[in-house]
Amino acid sequence: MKPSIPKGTRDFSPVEMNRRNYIFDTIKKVFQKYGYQQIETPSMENLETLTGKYGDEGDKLLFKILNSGPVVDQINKSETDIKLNEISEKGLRYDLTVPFARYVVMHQHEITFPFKRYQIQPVWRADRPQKGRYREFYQCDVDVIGSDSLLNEVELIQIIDEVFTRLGMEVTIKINNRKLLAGLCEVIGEMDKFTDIVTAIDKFDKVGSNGVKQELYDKGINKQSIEKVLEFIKISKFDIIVIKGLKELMKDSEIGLKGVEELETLFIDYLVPLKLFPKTILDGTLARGLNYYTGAIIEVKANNVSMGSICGGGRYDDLTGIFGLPNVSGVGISFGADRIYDVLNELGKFPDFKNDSTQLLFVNFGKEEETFCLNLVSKVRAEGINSELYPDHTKLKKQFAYADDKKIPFVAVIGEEEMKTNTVTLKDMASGEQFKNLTIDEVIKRFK
RNA sequence: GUAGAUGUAGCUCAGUUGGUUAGAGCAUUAGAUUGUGGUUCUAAGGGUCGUGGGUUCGAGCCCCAUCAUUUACCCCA
Repeated sequence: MKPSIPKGTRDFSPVEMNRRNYIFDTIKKVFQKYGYQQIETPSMENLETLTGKYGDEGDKLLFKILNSGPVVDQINKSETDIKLNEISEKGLRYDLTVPFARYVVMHQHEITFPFKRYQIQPVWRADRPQKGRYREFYQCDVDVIGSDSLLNEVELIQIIDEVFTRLGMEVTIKINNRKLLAGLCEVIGEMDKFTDIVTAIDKFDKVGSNGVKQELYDKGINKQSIEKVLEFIKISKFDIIVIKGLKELMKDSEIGLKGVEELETLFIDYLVPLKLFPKTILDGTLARGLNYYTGAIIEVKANNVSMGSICGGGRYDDLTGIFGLPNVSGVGISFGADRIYDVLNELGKFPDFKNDSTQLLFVNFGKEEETFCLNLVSKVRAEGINSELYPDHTKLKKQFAYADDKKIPFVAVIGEEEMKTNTVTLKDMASGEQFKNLTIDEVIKRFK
């Protein structure tokens, strides 16, 4: 048979793993610097934990896991209606936030709040793969749960800024607030069409104001309301001075005013003094699909590349409430490691990784030399030098080619002559230089 | 779920209005060099042209179906 892997999944070869680890390590270091602690949760969750948290589209994209047992065995023969929960009661996690909320509720008695955690694990979505979209991909989540303070939002933005600075990427950070969007819907008296309106507004960057107009019209929004929505879009993009205008627009909506107030505090009190303002912009058209966001929403896009968002998140006031722990607010963001990889790759921004695998290869001449070398390899390894002995006694040409291919910088040649004198001939692969009559200790010294 | 594009060697791709035995580069293996890689030279292996059907004297090329991959929409990291 021809081997293959499922659609939207990938193998990662050594070169790719070097690069991926560079991204993970960078992100991890920053997370730890701000005091976040790592957790992991299982790949699969109970289906009831996952369903209903991501909107209708999200539910469709859940990977479900078939039960094992007699019911499933019978499916082939049976023609009766089978209920989903009889054949599947587990699913692969769709993101890391919902499992985290579940974790917090289950472990509430051992957690000290506010709890700052990070989590780097794969998630799965039964989506159609395309550019920057995979069915299995890694998210790097940081969340603070159990604190309402806007300082948490600020900290997340600082983390975003630091991560992408370290990775050498130019990005645009956009902020909005769900309360503002809720306020808008309240003001125009279309609260029940919240999702429709918000998804229409979200498309502004793509389709422009005429496109938004059309979509709102198609959804049955009246003309007057549409004008108000467009006015909102106009004043809520790009500039901080519009706060006044937003207040005026939201004056009849308590939740809307709360949203404006939060954004005002965030920008005026924190982001501007921290010089994070022009980097971070207010964008009233930012919506984000996930259902559970209630306050700030954040999205990061890479500049100069066509790629969806590479980082996103927001505040969720009642995600733990679903699992029985109300009144615990959390805020968090998620870095999309695979998309960051694609962007860095496209821009050629990966640094050269110096080879930290094998430093020294012992050539294998034959039975006697093998045994002789085995001791030397152990000795070298005991000194913390990564080294290996070529496993077969093939032609030297092949062994040197192996070293070359694997970018091993030094080769130790120990044949009859060297065994007699108990010395090593060391070849520097980069220069081609050879050093004869070295003792093994002298060889070790060269690596220190 | 909707729409388009593409399937030829391990990889990237040529292949003329349909015409004999389907090519190149890279990669692989072997040799030039029996204790020496990266450069160079020589040679070799590797293909039911995605699959099935049709048109034709003749199909990698045209038609239909099907599968796979991929891009866009929707939604998202």
